Amino acid sequence: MAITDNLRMVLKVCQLYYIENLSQKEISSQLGISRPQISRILSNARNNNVVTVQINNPFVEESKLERALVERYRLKDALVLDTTADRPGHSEAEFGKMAAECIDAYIMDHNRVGVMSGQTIANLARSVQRINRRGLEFVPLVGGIGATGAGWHANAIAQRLAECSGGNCYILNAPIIVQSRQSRDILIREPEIASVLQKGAACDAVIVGIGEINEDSTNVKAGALDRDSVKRLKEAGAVASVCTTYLNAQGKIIGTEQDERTIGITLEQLKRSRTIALAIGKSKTESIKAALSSGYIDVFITNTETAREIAN
Amino acid sequence: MAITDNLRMVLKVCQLYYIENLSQKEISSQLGISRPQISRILSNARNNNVVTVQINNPFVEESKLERALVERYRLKDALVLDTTADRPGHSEAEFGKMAAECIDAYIMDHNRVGVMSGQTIANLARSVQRINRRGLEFVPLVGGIGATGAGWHANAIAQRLAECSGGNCYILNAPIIVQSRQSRDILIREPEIASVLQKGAACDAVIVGIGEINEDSTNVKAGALDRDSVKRLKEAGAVASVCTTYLNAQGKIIGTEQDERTIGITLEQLKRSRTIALAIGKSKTESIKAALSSGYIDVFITNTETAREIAN
DNA sequence: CCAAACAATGAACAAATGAGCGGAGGCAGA
DNA sequence: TCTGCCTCCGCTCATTTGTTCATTGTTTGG
Repeated sequence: MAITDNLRMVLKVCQLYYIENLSQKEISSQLGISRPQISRILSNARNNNVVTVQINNPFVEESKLERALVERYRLKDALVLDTTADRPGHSEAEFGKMAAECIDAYIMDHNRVGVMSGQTIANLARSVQRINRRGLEFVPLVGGIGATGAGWHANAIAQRLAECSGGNCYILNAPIIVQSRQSRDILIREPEIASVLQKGAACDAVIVGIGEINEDSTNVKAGALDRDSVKRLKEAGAVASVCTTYLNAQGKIIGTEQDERTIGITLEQLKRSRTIALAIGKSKTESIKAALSSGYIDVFITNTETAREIAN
Repeated sequence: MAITDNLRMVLKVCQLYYIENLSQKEISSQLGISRPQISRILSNARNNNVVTVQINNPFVEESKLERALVERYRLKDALVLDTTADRPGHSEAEFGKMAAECIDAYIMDHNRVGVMSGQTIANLARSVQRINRRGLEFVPLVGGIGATGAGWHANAIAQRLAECSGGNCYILNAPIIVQSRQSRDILIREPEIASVLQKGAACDAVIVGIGEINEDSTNVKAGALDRDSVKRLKEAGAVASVCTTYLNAQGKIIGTEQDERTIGITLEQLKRSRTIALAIGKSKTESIKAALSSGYIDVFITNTETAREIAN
């Protein structure tokens, strides 16, 4: 019988190591067992669950959901926030607030960060107090949507975030969709626009929302998308939009007629960047599933309610 | 606020480190935090009891008693065996058996091991199957006691242990107590005796019992000590004997008239050796307390019952 | 009874971890 | 607004820990 299996000895070593915080060398000389043996004993103890590490986690459910999401959709990381606890009904605002407090964990110093437009991200931007990173550079990934909705324009978000981090930002002076391919081609050759688009395609991290394809969606309400277009997209199988790209239920990219009239970064262009997506809402369930399945999302931030819907 | 204090982050790092067994480097690159920060986060988590290590210990009581004994009597180590579980009533034999299985944990390869006589140690020796150490050398620490009691003579024990370990042993061909100082002086000059005594005084480890000073003790029964001597020892305040030395209730060594007629190693001579004492029994409670208080005992092996008596 | 496979162990090495140092910002008070 | 202090972070080095390999002992099958 190897010494490694002597339970009394194993327990004694564990006690000394984990509770009394002696080093393996100290235990070794105290008990007169060679140092590698101590290492083996401890290793065995862990494997046989003689010692178990308990993580005192007040966010049990969130953590479970996060793990489930990472597993299910092969994400790099997920963050699930409990928005129901404090104020039921205000989940969008609350989510923005909580996300704002966590977002800097996903951004490094001197990163170039692309930002998408959208209410979810605007909520975040609105609540951000301070981003503890240096030398950040924010780049809008798409042009403006219609004449209204300025509050959730990518430019505005980039500006706000730059302000809160002490970094700087770029402005994309262009609409997201124009009338013709020709218009787009002209615009994207404008140096001022081209340079921003180029930077947008070369970000370290990007923050995007996930859009639903629905007559009631904010895109439609803001006039960026008309009901006919929605109908056509639906017929083509689109269930989600990320940046300027539409996805079907399997998460595959769907080419559309609009693509040629769109000014902004495509999902495929985000491959090199750490793509952080935020989305909540029961109506977005299918859209989120599709977007996460696409493989383009690295980090997904949502709330418990939504996470429960999509985790299974 | 330092990242180190962001609970969500701390929890995520703990999860990855302790549960999913990623290295700090891996976590660092996955979460985009520098490696030393991960180290700090984990360190904080331990300090703040965000993670706790649980030792799944089926010997809860024994371990507690061991710690209590080590603490109370400043021992290097203690081993408490539960002899009551299997066969009530046979605790001496059972204790010998269990101690026999553990004794090699306290002996190193190539050690010279001194052994005392006594029933407790003889019980151990009787039950030993195999000592997994190489190159051991056993030395009896005292001479023989009377003409009977050969079974628990130190020589016999040394022989038995040598046999079970594949090592060798010495024999001390002398009685433990002789009639006069002159006899002793002659005997201990005998080269054959002197050399063994010399080896006994230079052991790596010694295994000793703890004797009680009592008319009913085995020493008296065996005729090694007459009732008058016991009476005189008691009057002198002796409550325990270890090797050839008597101790008072405070654990202080008491010089006696017998000392000059005794052939064997004294307690003081054991200072350089790792002294392992074994003792059980309600009648020995006070003797054990005194012996442990003496400061000469490094490791004490006993049973739960006795440990409970002396731990407080 | 011997040989060969197997198991256990310690030495040496490689990887992982923790600690101290110095620089870069942020904040408070002048 | 400026200055000085103070905190936080990454770099580097020392320590600790895990692993591989060779040696030794042990057991099983011929």
